[in-house]
Amino acid sequence: MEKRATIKDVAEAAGVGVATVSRVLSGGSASPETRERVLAVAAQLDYRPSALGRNLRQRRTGGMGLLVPDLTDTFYGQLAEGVLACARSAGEPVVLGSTGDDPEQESELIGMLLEQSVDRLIAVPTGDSDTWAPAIRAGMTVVFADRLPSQAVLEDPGAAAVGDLMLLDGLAPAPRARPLDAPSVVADDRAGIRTAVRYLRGLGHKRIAFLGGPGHDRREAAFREAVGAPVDEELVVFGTGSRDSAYAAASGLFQSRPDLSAVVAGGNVLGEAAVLAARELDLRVPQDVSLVMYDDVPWAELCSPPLTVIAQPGRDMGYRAAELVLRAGGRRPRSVVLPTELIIRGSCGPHR
Amino acid sequence: MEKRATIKDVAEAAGVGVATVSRVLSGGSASPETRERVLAVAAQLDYRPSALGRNLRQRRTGGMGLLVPDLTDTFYGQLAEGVLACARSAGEPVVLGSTGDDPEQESELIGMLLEQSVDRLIAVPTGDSDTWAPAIRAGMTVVFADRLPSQAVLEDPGAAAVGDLMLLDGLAPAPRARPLDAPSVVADDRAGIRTAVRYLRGLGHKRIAFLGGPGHDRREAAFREAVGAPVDEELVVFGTGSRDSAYAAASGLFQSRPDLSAVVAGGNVLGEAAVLAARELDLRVPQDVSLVMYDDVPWAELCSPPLTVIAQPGRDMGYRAAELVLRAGGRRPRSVVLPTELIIRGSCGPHR
DNA sequence: TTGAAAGCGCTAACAG
DNA sequence: CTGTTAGCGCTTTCAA
Repeated sequence: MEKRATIKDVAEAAGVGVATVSRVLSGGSASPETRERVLAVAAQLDYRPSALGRNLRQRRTGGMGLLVPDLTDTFYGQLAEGVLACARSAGEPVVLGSTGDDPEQESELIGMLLEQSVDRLIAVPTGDSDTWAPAIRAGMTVVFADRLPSQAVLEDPGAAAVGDLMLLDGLAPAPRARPLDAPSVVADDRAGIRTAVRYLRGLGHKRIAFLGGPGHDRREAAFREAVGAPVDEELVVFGTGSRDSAYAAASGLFQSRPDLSAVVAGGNVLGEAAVLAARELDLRVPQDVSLVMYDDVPWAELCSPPLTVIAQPGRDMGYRAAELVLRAGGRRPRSVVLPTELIIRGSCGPHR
Repeated sequence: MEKRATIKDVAEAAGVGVATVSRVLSGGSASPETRERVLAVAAQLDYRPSALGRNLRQRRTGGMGLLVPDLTDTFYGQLAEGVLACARSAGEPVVLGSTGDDPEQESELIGMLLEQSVDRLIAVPTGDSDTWAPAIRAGMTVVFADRLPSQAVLEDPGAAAVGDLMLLDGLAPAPRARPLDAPSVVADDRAGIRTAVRYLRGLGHKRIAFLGGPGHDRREAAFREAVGAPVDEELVVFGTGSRDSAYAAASGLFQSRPDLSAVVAGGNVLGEAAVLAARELDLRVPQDVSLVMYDDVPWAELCSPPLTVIAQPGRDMGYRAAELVLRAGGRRPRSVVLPTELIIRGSCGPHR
C-alpha cells in the first residue's frame, strides 16, 4: 500500500515547478529538454495523475454514466458492450447502474451520479419526464438509448402513434410542459414492427397479438398503426419486466385467446416467455402459432425452430450513444435512428 | 446548468461554519437545534455533498471497479447484476470495464481504475499474476470472481485439495515469485465437473470431450481428474473466447473425433457453439451426442432438447464478491466457494 | 458544541 | 518557456 507519487513529487525530482509538469503531461508547451526530463522522471516514479484532483479542479468527472434496466437481458448486454467500447477508446471510465425498470431506483441512481459529478449519462429510461427533468436541469448531458421517457412521447397527440420525437418539434407550436430535449439513439421501431406485421399478414395471419414489456410503448404504437384501425385490445398485453411476469403475460394471452395465430414479442425476454408458455400449453411453433421477436440474440438461433426476429443493432446503439454524449461539446447533437432488419428463420408459418 | 450548492453555501445560509455542516451531515455531534437548522437549509438548497471533494480529501474513491470479460455472456450479466445489487444497497458507485478476455485491455483498465483512485475491485481475471501484481501492490483491494489469475493458483499448497494446478505447487517448495493473495469467490468447479462426468459415465459414455474457453483451466483440470488417468488429448479443446472461435473449436472437435459420444462445455458460450456445430453436422442431441454445459442461463431451457447444465449461482457470486470487497476493512477476508448443481434436462442420453 | 484553518492533487491564471 | 499562487469542495485536527 505505497502512496502514489503526486505531481509535486515529480516536480521536485525533475527540478521544475508543478505547473510545468502539468503542462508537459497535458501536451502544453515546454522546451524539449524540460519535457524530456519531466517525462523521464514521471515514468521513473511511475507517476499517474490523479483523476480526483483534476476532476475537483475542473468541477466535473471525465467519465459517463450508463443506466440500463437489466444486464441479464442480452440486448442490454450488447448495448453496454457498445458503450464500453467507445468509452475505452476515449479512455473514459463508465459508471454503471441497473434500474430493474423501476423509476424509483432510476431516480436514486441519477442522484448517485449527480453526487459523483458524473455529468454525462447514457440511459435506457424507465421513468417519465418528471424523473428526468432534475438530471437535465442539473446540467447533465443525457442521451437516451433504445427508448424515450414516456411523457416525452405523449406530449403531442398527433405524433404519439409515430413515436418519433423529431416530427413532433415541427408540429407542436406550443408544448404545454416543455419536455426534455435530449438526443437519443433508438431503433426504427416503427419500420421494424411494420415489416414484421406485414410479413405475418402475408402469411395469412389475421389475429396477431403484441406482447410487450416496460418501455415498449413506441413498439406498441407502431403495432397498432401497422395492424390498422380496430385493434383487438385483448391481443395487446404487457408484462412488467421480470421474466415471471413476462411468462404470465404470455401464458395468459395464449389461454384467453386460443384463436390468435401469431404474436410479436416486443423484446427478447418476452420472446423467451412466449416460447416457454407456448410449449407449456402444447402449442407448436409455427404450426399452431407463429412468433416474431424483437432483438436478435445469439440464442434465437438455438431454439427450434430458430426464431424469426426483428434485429436491432444493440452494440452500435451503445457505441453511437456514447459518441453522442462525448461529442456533446457544442450544440445539441441530433438524434439517431438505427435501422432494424427482419431476419426470417423458422418460427413463422402460414396461417393454418 | 445551474451550479450546485456547496457546503459553504449551506454554512452561510445556516449561519454556521462549514465544519458544522460537515459534521451534521455525517452524523457527528451537534446541538439539536443546530442540526435541525442545517438540515433544513440543506434540504431547502437541495444540497448534495460532492463526492469529488470528499474523495480527494480522503484520497480514495468510495466505489468499486468491476471487470468482466464480456457482458454479452449471460453469465457475466448475472454476475454484474449481483455486484450492482450489493453496491446499490451500500450506496456505492460501480465503475465497469469489459476486458474481452484480453490481458492487455485488462491491464489498461486496471490503470484507468488506478487513475480514478478506485481502490476496490472485483474482477473475473484474464491475465496472470504479472498483470495483477501492480494493482495489488498499488494497494487495491481486489476480489476475484468466477476464476483466478492463472499463476496465482500456484500459491497455496494446502489448498491443493481443489485439485488442479495446485498439485504442481506441492512439488515446488520454493515459490519464486510470491504470488497474489487476494480473496475470491468461485464456484466449486471440481465438484460440478465431477458430477457431470459421473452422470455421463453412468449413462454409458466412454469418450467424453471437454470444450473450454479462456479461464477454464480449473474446469479443465477438474475434467482431467474426473475422467481419470490417460486423458485423450484430442478430446480436450479450447476456444479463445469469441463466439466464432468457440464454434470453430466445437466444430473441429466433432469432425476430428466422430467417435466421441458426449461433451462437457466449460461455459454457456461454448455450449451454444456446441449446439450450433452439432446441428450443422447433423448430429442429433442427445441421440448422437450428449451435452452438458456450464452455466444455467435462461435460454438453456429453450433449446430442444432443453440443455442439461451445471448451474452456478452467478448473481450470488457477484453479490458475495461485492460484500467481500466492501468488508475488506480489517483482516483479509477468506475466500468463498459456491456450490454448483447438475440440472438434468434433456440433452443427455444413454450411450448408443 | 463549534469555527478557523490546513490541505488532498490538480489546473489555470498571472507574472517573470 | 516557466514558476508561483489560488483555489475546486470537502474532512479533520485544533482551539476556543
